[in-house]
Amino acid sequence: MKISTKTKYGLRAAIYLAEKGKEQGFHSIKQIAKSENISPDYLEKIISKMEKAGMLKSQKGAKGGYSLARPAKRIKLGEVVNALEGDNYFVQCLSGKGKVCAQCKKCAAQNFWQKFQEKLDSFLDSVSLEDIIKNKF
Amino acid sequence: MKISTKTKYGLRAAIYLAEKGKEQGFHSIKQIAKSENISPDYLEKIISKMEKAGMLKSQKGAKGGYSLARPAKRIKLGEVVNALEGDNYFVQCLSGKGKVCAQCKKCAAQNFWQKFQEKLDSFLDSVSLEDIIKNKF
DNA sequence: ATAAATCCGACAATAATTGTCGGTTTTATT
DNA sequence: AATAAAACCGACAATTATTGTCGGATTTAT
Repeated sequence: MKISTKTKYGLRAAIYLAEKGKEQGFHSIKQIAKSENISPDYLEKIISKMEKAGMLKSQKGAKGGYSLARPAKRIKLGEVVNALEGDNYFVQCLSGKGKVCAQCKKCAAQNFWQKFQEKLDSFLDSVSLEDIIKNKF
Repeated sequence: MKISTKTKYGLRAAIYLAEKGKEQGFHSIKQIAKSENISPDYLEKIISKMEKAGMLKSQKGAKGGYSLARPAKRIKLGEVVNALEGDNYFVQCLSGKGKVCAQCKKCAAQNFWQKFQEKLDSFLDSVSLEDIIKNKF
């Protein structure tokens, strides 16, 4: 139960883009990776996921790169985490994809983990990228 | 960022013991493992951790086993999770043991992850084993 | 004495994460 | 038109963490 480095990297990249926000234009993987001291090849995969999830937009070719798809205020942390950790990232037993635990019916724990997940989600959805770069949340 | 099966197993074992609470006496790994359909050898390691953390007590020898060290009402979920996932399980960058990220000083994300951790902790500490078996929390 | 249990550490198997690489496509610039 | 810089993509390798197994030592009720 840890924050994966993937998610940490992803958030740092998003913060980078949010901070550069005013300077219109795109920022390349290379730039971000250098600034954040992350392997460019790995970062590319991470950023690609975020782009597919719709929170970043990209520009191919020379002078291309990435930028936020929306103002930082309208990108919630929940979106970042969901994009990188996957939906229902926490309570696997509930996700349709995984195997449902054989004990599920009589599992008193299940209800609890679900509530736990809801708490997390509601917190993550209450914080925006803007909140983070302005350090108020 | 998942609940490890270790923690799930640990919670289920704790719930088992909480439910058996009235029937005084000790419950063996074998019993718990069979009831919860967990490998006894693995469960032993998990339960041993919880015992060392002080939430379970043990009785060696024949007719021995484990029981809650306190009434279920006074065992909070935070205790279970901390015992099994380790302190500061979530925000690694803060734990003294791990390597501190080279970017830590200028890392706007850090403050956020810390707040996140605090949210989790306060929720986990607000729920007791009793709440869980009575399904009210 | 015996059997049932905790206790303990080493190790093996598996799975997940993290990271690398080579190539393809797109596009601004020269 | 050529070039260089960048996103895009999938396969794979390396590393780490989790999960699970085992054999023995110790304790204790019967």
